[in-house]
Amino acid sequence: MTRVLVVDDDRALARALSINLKARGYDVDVALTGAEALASASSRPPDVVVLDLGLPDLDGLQVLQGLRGWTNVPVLVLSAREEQAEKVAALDAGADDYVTKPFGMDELLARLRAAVRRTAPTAGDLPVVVTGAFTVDLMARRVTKSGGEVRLTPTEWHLLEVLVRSPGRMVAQKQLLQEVWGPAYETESHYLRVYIAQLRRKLEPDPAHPVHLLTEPGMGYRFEP
Amino acid sequence: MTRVLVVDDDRALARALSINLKARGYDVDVALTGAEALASASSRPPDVVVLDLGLPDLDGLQVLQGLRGWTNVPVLVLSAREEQAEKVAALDAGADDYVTKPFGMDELLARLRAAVRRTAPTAGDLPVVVTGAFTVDLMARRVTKSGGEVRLTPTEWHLLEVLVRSPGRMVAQKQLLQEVWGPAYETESHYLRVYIAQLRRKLEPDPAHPVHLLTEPGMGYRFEP
DNA sequence: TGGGCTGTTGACGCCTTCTTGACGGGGGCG
DNA sequence: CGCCCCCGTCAAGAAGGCGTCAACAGCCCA
Repeated sequence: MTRVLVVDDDRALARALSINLKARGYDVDVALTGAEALASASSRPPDVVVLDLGLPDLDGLQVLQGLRGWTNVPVLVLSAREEQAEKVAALDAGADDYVTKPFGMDELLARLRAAVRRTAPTAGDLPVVVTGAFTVDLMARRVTKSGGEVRLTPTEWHLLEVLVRSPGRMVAQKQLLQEVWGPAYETESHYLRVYIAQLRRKLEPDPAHPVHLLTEPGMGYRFEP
Repeated sequence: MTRVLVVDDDRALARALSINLKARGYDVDVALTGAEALASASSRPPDVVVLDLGLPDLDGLQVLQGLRGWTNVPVLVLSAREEQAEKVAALDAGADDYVTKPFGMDELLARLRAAVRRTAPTAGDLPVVVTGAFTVDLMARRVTKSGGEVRLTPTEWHLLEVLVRSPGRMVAQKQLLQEVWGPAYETESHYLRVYIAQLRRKLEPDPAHPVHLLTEPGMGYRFEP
């Protein structure tokens, strides 16, 4: 779930934002002061920050600088001031967007989505999975076994990818067939047997007694790291 | 140098933007229509796009979608319309920012800097890549092999550039075709075979047994430093 | 107008991969 | 004990990808 840190000393506005965000499935932290914001951000790192520039203790720009010292989390600045110089200062201090109050909630949410979306690709899952016998690099699409590179065909790779993406969990035959061969092949469990065997031959230390690509008889297969 | 693509049918505004940007050291391309914009973006990929939504031929949103089909370049949308629904639509279609006209030049430039700054970490690559057989200087657009310079055609260079920007990673055929030839050529894998062969002939020590430009059968190609 | 360079397209042989079928083993169940 | 279902293995034909060569069109420049 995406976590938003709302920093605003106006309790009513903070509350309104919080309710709206939670209703849309965001996880929301609220900070009423700059110091609180910095503490919250370091203890529970947010995915995006909504920062009101008018705070009682610290200047909003100082909060921004405090954040930018150690994180690139997107920051959406709120302010009642419309002067260009203000906006330029905030943006050049590292803000990702600048919205003047009063603002429309829909627009704010859209700008928030845009800010989150931009960082989405970097926030991907673990790119490389390691087992006792081989390693799978999902980003580079590469499999190595005891140093050497292992050549996989597209179908073999696709199947391995689906299994590796759910480590330790059983994946049903139907699901594997759907994801690799398409919905029309739901019942072709023979394909699975052939390709699981090929993967074991290429990856398992002893293909006859697999330890990483396990069969769950009658149900599916499981990848064990 | 940062390249900006300005898309606006208002010649006066386009000109004003262009002058301001050039004065600040940007490299500026101007497109007066949506079709022109898409063509320019694919032949000379910009680092950021300033897109006016009111265009004579295509809807601005269509241009945005056309870009988003194959690139994540930041897009800053200009519009005379203030309605929230407009803004939400543009932002959710992939725009990175939305500025309503009339706007202050300083603010626009600050938002542009913010947009470029965000992508800096991802675009920040090594300017020159060295392999056992040849070196690629991405900034200077030069390739040298055992001291001598190698002449590459624009398409050859573009293809090599995409591969070299992801060293060690497999790049899918679809992605290569989209980035080099455009979104409409997703399936023309024959182009890849022809041009990869030409690159190998010009760069590999033994073109019949490539060691740097490798085929991942059925999936894509990989550059190995 | 002509020549060279570049991009596009077609034909063909080679090779890998996919698909499909046949066969044997093991375990649960009647 | 025998039957049947499910799994694993092997093999062979079909399909399609890959690399290569070559021809053609468009373009720029002389």
